Amino acid sequence: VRAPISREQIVHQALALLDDVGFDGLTMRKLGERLGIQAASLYNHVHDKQELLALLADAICGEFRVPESVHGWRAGLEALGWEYRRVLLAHRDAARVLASTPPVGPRRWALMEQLLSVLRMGGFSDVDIVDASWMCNSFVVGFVLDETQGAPGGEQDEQVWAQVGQWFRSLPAERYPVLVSLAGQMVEGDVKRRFGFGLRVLLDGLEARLNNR
Amino acid sequence: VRAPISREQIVHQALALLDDVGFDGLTMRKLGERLGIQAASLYNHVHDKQELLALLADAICGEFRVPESVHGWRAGLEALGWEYRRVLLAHRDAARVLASTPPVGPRRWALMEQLLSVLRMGGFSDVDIVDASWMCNSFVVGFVLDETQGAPGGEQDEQVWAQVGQWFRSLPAERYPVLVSLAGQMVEGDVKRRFGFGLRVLLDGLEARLNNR
DNA sequence: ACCTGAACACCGTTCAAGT
DNA sequence: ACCTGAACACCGTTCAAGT
Repeated sequence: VRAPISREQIVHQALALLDDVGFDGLTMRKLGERLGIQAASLYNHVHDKQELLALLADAICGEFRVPESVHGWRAGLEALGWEYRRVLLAHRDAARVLASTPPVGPRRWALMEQLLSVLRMGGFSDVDIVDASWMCNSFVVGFVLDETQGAPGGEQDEQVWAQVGQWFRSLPAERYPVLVSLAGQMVEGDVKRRFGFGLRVLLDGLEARLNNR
Repeated sequence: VRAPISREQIVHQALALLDDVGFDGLTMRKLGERLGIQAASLYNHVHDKQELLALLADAICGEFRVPESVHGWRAGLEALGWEYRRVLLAHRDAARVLASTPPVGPRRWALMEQLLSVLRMGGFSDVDIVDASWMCNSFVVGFVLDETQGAPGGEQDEQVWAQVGQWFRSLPAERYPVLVSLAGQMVEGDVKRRFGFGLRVLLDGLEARLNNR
């Protein structure tokens, strides 16, 4: 008779399993094995696989370290964006976990609170704060999702993207003139620069909104 | 001996099946049944489920109707953003299909070409065109993904989101002051306004980039 | 209260066999 | 060339039974 398993152990091992095998490999049966338990026993601690994923998402958000001593909303939001991305890259397929779960859990709420309070610091209206926070979230999660799924250097087989590059270059130039001419740039994979570009555009756009009121 | 099934029939029925049962319900076996065929027979026409999903993504992109007679890059990009969203909402879980497949297929390339050429019209540098197109894509797909997964009015059980709203309101105000104060706004679900907000911020940000060069 | 064993209703994919 | 039948190696989840 072993000591009963705790919820924290489950989440901890689930995170380790995620890092090992990725989102599609994360299985109740494998998780049970990892804990020295039958898969069925997991249902004594967790209602669903969905609930497990939500707990996982919360745990991932727990690694968020709030950047301190910020000067103004813009620097604060910028730091927050980079830190958000760092967290989503810290665990394999973390963006997929976040994207597939509703926003529940104390540590995830803390992240939302951070984002909302930085925006309030900027003096946005309540509606704008909500809309802007939604946009920031969609942008970061969506970007990292793309980055880790369908982009060069991502999880997808290196080969896959290499072939996409081949395709781009060999496409009929009369049908896809711009795409063909930019094929090289499209395939090149400096994701960090790309994220920086997007973040800057986002910040500039929010600033414009602030000035045009 | 029936007439052999064509690739187009497969994709067409797969799209219908997707609309009926959603991404998680889309199954090789159910698709076979729908075509009056064994699931195993599908592998005579398609290498993988992955390939099927890529074909599906291309078919979805085929419904994209290029907005014509645009005045300038800004109006063009705005129209394109709305049309992109319309296409992603036209079929159940379309955003998930796009997010889970690499960018292959003639109709999907045509969409990319559209986006790139509108940006070129604005006079952006080659690197900026690529970065901006990536951002636009991440934004629209990411937003619709959120919209259809974890947002009020989405696919997720109405109940789930209602409970999230309850949670937001009943959270300890000393730990999540801004979140609690904005709970009402967060739950309210005018996604169209939200998308419009994001699109405008995006456009303003790109315009700022154009002016600061 | 927590775990096991066994079962149910599914998956994607392969492969020999048919026509 | 295209389809079937049967199989393999998996899934999430339920439930009676044990302790």
